[in-house]
Amino acid sequence: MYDLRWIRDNPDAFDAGLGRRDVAPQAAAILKLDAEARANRTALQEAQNRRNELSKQIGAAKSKGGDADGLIAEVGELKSRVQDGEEKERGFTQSLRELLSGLPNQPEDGVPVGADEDANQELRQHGEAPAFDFAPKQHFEIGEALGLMDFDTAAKLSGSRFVLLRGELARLERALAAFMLDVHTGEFGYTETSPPLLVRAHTAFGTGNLPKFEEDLFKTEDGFYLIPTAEMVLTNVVRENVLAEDDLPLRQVAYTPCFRSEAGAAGKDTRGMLRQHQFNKVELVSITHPDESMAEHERMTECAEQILQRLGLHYRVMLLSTGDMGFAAQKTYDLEAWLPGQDSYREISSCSNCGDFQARRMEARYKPKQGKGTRFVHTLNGSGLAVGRTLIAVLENYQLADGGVAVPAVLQPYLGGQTRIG
RNA sequence: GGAGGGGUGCCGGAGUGGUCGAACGGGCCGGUCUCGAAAACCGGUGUACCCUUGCGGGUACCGUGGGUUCGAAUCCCACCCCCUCCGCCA
Repeated sequence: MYDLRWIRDNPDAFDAGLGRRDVAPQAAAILKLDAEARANRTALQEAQNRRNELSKQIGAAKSKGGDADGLIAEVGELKSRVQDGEEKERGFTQSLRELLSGLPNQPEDGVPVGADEDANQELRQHGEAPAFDFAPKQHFEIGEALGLMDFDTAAKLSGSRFVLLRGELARLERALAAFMLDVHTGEFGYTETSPPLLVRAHTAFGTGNLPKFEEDLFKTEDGFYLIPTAEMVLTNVVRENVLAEDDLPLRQVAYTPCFRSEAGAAGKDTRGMLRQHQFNKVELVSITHPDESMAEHERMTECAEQILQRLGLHYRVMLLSTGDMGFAAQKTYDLEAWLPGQDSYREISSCSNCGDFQARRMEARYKPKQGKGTRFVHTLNGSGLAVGRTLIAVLENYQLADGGVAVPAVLQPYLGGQTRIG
């Protein structure tokens, strides 16, 4: 959501930012509507002002037992003008809201311009791809051979794009989540949260998933949406709040299932558990002072990287191009883990700074210690990490020649000291 | 599912047709006092928008949207949400 006044003062910058995201210029249409709305508002307020004055006079005259018929007649004429102006005002407000709420956030300076992921920039790599003296398998080959990853049974229950994990793999997933939560809460200052997974429409609007991306969400018959990520709930925690400046930054982490309809993803990543309707994720969300969000973005990304590093996984950090960024983001880093079975890097975390974009939609503000009024907070979210995909990465990177899988050292305490699976 | 209660400012909570942007209390900010702090006391403390070069003026907002009225936090209608009790239930 945008600040109209900012668009008024910077129409060219506004359109240029949208242009970098391949959105047609909007400033002229918005400002035309805005000018009409303000003209109407001014006229309406004058009429209201006159009405209020006359009403006071009527009250005064009547309390003295005098005659107010003349005044009542005059105010009667104003009435239709006021009602007409109010109706137009509602129309303008709604039109502007619809127009503005459908536009993506402005990309930060330095974000590469491009149509899709091919324009993403690799910033750095960490670690090295493991060497194998055999042909590394893909995660589903490993899991199915162990009898611990069952797509057929999941399909019997729920159809395609679901998986059922058993035994040591189910436990490995739980171990990964517990490890991630322990690091983020114990070392990085995030507060563990166990949130609702079903939310109402206004919550989905706040993060920018509605109104434009409804088809990506699952919706219940009573009008609830299933969260596609804990970002949606953790961010909306501050919806319509006015926080004290000392409350910032507010750092939360949650381990939750995520539900995605994967509309439009037909034929993409159909094998294995890379792209599912339901997956588990540890999500980080920070609510910050506007001046701190860029530094927090680096910090959050580092927190996510720490998990990969301690798991001994090789990865690279990508700066997403304008065409690959989410609707609400102004800058996004993706962490891509190396998957030897796939012989490619795959996204395992995505860390975004949304600036005040979501805060405006949610009306989430803080009260500065100095000065008057309130300011919008900044919001950031990042996976720390996608647990299902981390499981994939562990399987493919730690696979053994005999079909088993070694357990990374940091996870062994979570598995009763076990050093291998299978 | 049945019955009832309620949504007011940063928070709690009054307010049933005009002088209510809204009592009172808490919090917060400033001051007095103090070596310093606490306590006490004094003062201050809404948001958004419009017009204006400025000084300043004005409008809206008491869950949301309509309506009645010269005038609505207050009356009417619809909707949303929350809570309590009973029932059901992990």
